[in-house]
Amino acid sequence: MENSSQTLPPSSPSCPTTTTFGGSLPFSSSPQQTCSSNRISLPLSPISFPPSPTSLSPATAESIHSSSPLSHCTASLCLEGQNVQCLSPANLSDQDDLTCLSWLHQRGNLLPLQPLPKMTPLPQLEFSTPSQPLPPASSKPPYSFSSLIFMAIEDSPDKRLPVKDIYEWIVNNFPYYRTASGGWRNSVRHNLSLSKSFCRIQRDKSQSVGKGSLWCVCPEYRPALLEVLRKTHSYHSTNNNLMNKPALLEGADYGVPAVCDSMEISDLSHTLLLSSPQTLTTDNPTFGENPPCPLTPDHEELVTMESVEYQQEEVCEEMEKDPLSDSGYIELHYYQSHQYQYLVLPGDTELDLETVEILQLDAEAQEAAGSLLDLAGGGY
DNA sequence: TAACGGATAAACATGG
DNA sequence: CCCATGTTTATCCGTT
Repeated sequence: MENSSQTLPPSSPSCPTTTTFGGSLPFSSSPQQTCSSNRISLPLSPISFPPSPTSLSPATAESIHSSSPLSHCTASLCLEGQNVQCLSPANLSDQDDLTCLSWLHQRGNLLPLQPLPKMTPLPQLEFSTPSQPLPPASSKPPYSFSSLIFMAIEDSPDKRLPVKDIYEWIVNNFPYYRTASGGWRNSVRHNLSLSKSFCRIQRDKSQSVGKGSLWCVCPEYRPALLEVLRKTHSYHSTNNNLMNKPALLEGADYGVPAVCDSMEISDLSHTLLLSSPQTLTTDNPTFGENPPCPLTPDHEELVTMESVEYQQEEVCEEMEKDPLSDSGYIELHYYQSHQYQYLVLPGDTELDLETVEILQLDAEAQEAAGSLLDLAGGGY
């Protein structure tokens, strides 16, 4: 991301704008982020890192700083290391089963909008009555197997699925595969094994039901997967006019899963997709042979906007400018430098941070998080 | 034309 | 032994 070069680790003199307020200021009382324009008001979702509910008490919020003109609104969120032990892999306890984004759902009720029952057909089916026959499954979906797997995993409450459930998700959402020969399953397994985007997790033996491991999306590759998915969806939405017309209603040969519609910014759900740094460490015992992806210094995360007030035309304008803006995500860059953790909003994010509120940074924030699917619903 | 990515097929190993 | 799962290799095809 080009923004990476704009947001250097603030420990260095190159980040002179970072201001530390000391240890007494919780995010709930954080100062308003002010920029020079009112394009978009963005109350950020409460941000917290997993895993321990106590790991990020209000005392963990140490400093917030933001500054920049409109086109360079940059907010740095600095967490003093001594209060964010959870961010240190060394402090992980065995019970902190942090794998990818699963922590988002560990506290329950993390799907504030309309959590979908597991393996429920995607919301696209909302447009068809139960009596309607499924569309002909003659055409192959435009999505690669990696995208299909990605969508399946993202659609799961725990952001992890056994391969069997991945099969099931694909079959449920893409009728083509109901009648396709079994070779595609081989392809799914092949992709899981070969792609670096997916991590295999050993099942919890105590509650192991079924064979095999669980698969999750490697957080480091999530942006790329999202981008591929977005491009594919965008391309076919444009060409097939699927953006405004549900595939099933149009009799399309393949459905567009709700996950794809999470690419739409028009849905303003409460979703927080900050993966935890410790899930990226090799210390995590829950990973199997496939080690988790290493945490890069400028590890990119995606955070959706919550309760964004906007004008529609402005959103459309932004969609053209930022490939990910229409995904409903704000790109964050994660830094760890010395005793601080930094989350940096991209400099070119056209967000007016005037009314941004960084809310209390504790475990309750996780309740504001949801799955990608929660973003669906406004896309059609 | 070569390089690349993705899809497909197949062989093989492992474990329930 | 059967089957599901996981890994690896090879090949083909379309795109760039």
